[in-house]
Amino acid sequence: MRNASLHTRVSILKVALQLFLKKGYKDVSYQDLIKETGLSKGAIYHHFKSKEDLLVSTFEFLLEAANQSAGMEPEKEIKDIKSFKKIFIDSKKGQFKGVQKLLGTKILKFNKLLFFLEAISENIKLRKITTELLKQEIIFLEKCFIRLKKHTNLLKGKDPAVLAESLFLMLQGTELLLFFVNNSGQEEDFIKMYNKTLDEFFKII
Amino acid sequence: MRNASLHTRVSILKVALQLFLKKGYKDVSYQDLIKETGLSKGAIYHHFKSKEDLLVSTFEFLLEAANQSAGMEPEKEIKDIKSFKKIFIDSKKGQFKGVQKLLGTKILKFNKLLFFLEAISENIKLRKITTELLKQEIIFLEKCFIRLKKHTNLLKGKDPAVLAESLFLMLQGTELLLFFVNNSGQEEDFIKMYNKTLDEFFKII
Amino acid sequence: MRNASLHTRVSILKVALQLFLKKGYKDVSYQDLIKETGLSKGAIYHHFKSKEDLLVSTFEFLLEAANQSAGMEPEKEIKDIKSFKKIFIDSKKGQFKGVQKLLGTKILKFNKLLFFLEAISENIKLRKITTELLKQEIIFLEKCFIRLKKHTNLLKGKDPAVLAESLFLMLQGTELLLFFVNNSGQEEDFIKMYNKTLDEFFKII
Amino acid sequence: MRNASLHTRVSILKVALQLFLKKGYKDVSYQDLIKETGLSKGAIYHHFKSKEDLLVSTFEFLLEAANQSAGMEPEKEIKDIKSFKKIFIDSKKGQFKGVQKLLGTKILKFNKLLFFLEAISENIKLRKITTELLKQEIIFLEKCFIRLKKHTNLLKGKDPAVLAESLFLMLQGTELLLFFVNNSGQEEDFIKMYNKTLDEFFKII
DNA sequence: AATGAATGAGCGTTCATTCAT
DNA sequence: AATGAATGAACGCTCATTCAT
Repeated sequence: MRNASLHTRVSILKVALQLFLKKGYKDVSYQDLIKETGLSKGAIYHHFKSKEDLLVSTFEFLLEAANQSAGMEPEKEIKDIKSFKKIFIDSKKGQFKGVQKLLGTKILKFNKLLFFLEAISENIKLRKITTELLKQEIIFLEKCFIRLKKHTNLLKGKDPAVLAESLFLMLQGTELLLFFVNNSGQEEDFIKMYNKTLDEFFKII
Repeated sequence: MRNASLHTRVSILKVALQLFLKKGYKDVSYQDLIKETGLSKGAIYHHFKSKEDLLVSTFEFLLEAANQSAGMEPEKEIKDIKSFKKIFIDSKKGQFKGVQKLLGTKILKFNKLLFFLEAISENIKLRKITTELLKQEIIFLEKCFIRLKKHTNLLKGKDPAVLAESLFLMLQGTELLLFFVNNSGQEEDFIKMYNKTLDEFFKII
Repeated sequence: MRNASLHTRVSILKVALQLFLKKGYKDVSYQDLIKETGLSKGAIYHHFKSKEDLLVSTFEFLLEAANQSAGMEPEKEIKDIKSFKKIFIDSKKGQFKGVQKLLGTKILKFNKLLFFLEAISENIKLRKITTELLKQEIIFLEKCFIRLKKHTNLLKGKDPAVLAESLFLMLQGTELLLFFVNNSGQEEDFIKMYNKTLDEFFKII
Repeated sequence: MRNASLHTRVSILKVALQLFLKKGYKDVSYQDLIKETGLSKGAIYHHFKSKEDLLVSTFEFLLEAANQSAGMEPEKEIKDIKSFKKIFIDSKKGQFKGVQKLLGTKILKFNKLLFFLEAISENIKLRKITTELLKQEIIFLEKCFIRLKKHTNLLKGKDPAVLAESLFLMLQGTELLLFFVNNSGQEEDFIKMYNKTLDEFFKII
């Protein structure tokens, strides 16, 4: 039956995503996948012709959830820094929630996100998608700055595009440190760090 | 002979550093080490009691080269942004040169630096060292900003500590993107990106 | 097919039993198992998750054959020493035959039985089973003495339990010497020694 | 210097004996020997040309201590079972003390005595010595029985040689069970078991 | 007499993948 | 659609031994 097959496929994807984010692509074995899915090796190979195929599919599956907000317009007007922060944090929370929803009740840590990304970075197709996504994030930030600029002269003489890229880089740096220095994969830690970074950003500009 | 032993040890460390940076810790096997060193498995184990021990030693070996500038004062006065940039880029170039010197003639790519770091992040001792090093980098930047502030009113009303941390985060983000998006490990690419990031930073503040 | 799988499993067990008895657990390598079974390393690991698991399974497999007589009653009346000896030797022969049957055509030596036992002695579960088995052997002997006592006044005033334990110890000592002094693993040598020990036992009581 | 060399040799032998008895020959590595002796690999190879050579030498070294009582006459008259037991237990204690003295202050467990013996059993020379030693033990027991027979009619009609061999076998069996079932290597446990076995023996004859 | 550098075979185990059913 | 038996290469690591010093 079509539905049964799809259901199996999705359940494999959920488990794979869960595991890739927790342990990193390389450290997830078919043994792990079998244990978590309750399926057989053959069943997984039936749905995904290799581990790499599973990776690609999992990534695309992840994007379905996290991505939706990426191309979006900031929903509301941005009158001041406070609302700027709120918009940004909410969009991030939305991404987290999207992924959590995708995975159902399973609690998710993002400990090894980078090592999920590492695997991605060696796959041309996935790299292009990722690059595009990052650009979308910058564009989103740029739009936010454009809106903010209308209501404040804080940003006077500053290029929203440059502001956006700078903030984006700071946020990337923040995430990197969170992984390597704090070794955390908790959503709340991410949010806290985003807040701190935004505060610093608005202090220096 | 003592010297011969040390020589072997160092040659293993050089090869290990080279390989860890190129392929990442996990993906370097003893097979690789044997091929590159020309030594036997037993010989490597004679010098380093485990792969983890080799990692720690390699990291410490790397620090001997890259680190020296870390605790340093910026050497000259910093009168303007141009000299700020020069000081920073020179310090980075110095770090690169230190590592290249350490490795002798071997060409070095930093393709998998992050996955060297990943292994590091799972070793408490190494994480502490790394964290300390990153702090030193921020302090170095802060000192630069303090000096720059004396000669320009560009930074008026801005906290050098916050400026330092913000720039640091941007630089980290830059490096992250370089690895994942550009997939580059070339020194020249790093320098180019550092320059670009510094330019953007001074545009927005 | 289920049967094929079971067949493979059993053929591994037979080879393992053969090798453990011949060389001792520690000295049997996967190399040996591969050579004798004609299977791949992976196949063996597919059926037994570790060498220790293989040991435990092999032991249980051995018991299926050798054990059956252990809990048994002596079948016939024991009127005199001659029939006592016959009963005992027959039960021992039965154990040997059981194992030989289990292993099919393969010739079996028990050269390193003790070093099979050694491995067993370090596994709590197996030790408990072994201890229980040894108790059963003593109980079997005790029952024989009780029957014998009815027909002869040779044992007058002697506790069948103590007689049983004493004979049991002598037989254990006999086996030990057979292994270490004679270095034999032949069934016929065992039988010969059992006979001799029984003779001596009935001389001294 | 002669003495210094001998001293080193003996200190290696002590450590080797200690380790062989504790872990069994096969499980003692040069790494262990180096750690315990504080000497280098080369030094040990200088004194003993192989691990087998070390085994042989260690065995001979052991005999110097434990053996002395072996060929001896029972010192006193044996008037009754009580004095028989005392003579035997004392001779065993003497053997233990001899070994303990040999090893100096080091506490000694005999956990793997059998696996020391196993290694021995594969060496023809050592097997001959061991066989001879065991015979000596039987002869010692026989002498004891001969003396006892003079003072009691308990043994009337019984051959001291057969009595000796039977008791010897029971004692061997006792030791075997101590190792495999009780997994003990404590002197006190040996003594306790010897006592129990002797009691049983005199009950049945 | 003693050091420790180096060898290379071997160990138990895990891995992604294939395939007959 | 799904199972799990089987493969064989690779993994990190330990071993007894040799040898130049």
